[in-house]
Amino acid sequence: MTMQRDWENFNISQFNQDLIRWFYKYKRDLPWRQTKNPYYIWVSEVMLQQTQVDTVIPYYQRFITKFPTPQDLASADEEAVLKIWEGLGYYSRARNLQQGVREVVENYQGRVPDNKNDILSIKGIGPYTAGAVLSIAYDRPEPAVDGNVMRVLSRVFLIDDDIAKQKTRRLFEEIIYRIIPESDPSAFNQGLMEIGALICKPKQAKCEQCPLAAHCGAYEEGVQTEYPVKKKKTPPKPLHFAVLVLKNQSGEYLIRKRPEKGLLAKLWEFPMIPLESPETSIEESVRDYIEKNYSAPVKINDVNINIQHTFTHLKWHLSLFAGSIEQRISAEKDEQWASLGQLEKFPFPVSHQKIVDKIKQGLIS
DNA sequence: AAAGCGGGGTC
DNA sequence: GACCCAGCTTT
Repeated sequence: MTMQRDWENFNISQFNQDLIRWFYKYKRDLPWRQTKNPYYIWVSEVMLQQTQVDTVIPYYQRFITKFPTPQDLASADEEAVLKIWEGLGYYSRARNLQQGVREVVENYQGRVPDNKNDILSIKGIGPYTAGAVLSIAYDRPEPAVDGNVMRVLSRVFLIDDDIAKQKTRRLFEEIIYRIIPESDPSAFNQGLMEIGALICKPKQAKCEQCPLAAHCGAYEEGVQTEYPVKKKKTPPKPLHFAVLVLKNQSGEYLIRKRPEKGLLAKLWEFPMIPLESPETSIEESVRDYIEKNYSAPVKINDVNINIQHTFTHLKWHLSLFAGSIEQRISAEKDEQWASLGQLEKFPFPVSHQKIVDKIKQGLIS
């Protein structure tokens, strides 16, 4: 079943007043709340996808300082954009944001569209981000349904559909279209999200402080902890690699650029050698790999450093090997020799940033 | 409709 | 550990 409440005993105008007054009284002072510039709102919303506010703040500041206008971002090198994004995760967001901004510069004279059709057609802008930009930057009464909003409204309306499904997001959008006020849709949407972040939390909802308690079906029945309903995800699949920290006689390290699609696309890494399983002879695999790829004498030693890194769907187990090469072999395409100082110019995923740190600490070689 | 896609915070 | 986070794109 979907909604277990009817509209007859739901007071829309009172709900909106309670929500919006609370928002103006208790909202956090966040950098992207000091502007209505649609481009800045857009940047902040993309960074905030699946990412918490405190994590985003310094990235946002650096980003708009480096790319203050859509034109600045459109004309930037992709690698410079990825470097700013380094460590934030979901790197396709950065590549799609730049592509989207290029569309805006090309097709809309650098002005972010203020209508749903056009803005939804832009790369990287989906239903949530479209609604957020339209409501916050342009005061349009459009829903912006994120995880916070689904949690809050699933409790208010006792909705037990699986929020992991696309269809459920559309159900919440339908509800919001019936409630959202013409007068201040920005405060309405942000208020729902702010309550989700500060009050209506996943584990410990602070219902006694909630301005919506008087409107909330879950609070009335004391079943807050049972909402929202969400299907469990499958655990991450383990993958094992040997990682080669290969240094030449000039003291440079071999790094390579990852493929342009898939996991950590276009980021840089130390060469990774896939292992069939943790039981396979790692040293042998490393030797085979080096013989095949470098055709030059290489000394290898196991430095007994292991790094684990968990993604949403994968768990990497990395075993580090240090190598020194007698003569300078030429770097292949998408490979590069870089000194320790130069490594800082390249965007690395966090798992390989950890390796750079180990090198700096003198723990490898 | 389901899977792929990061990294960090919280309990 | 498990769960969550101002989700979107691809398959």
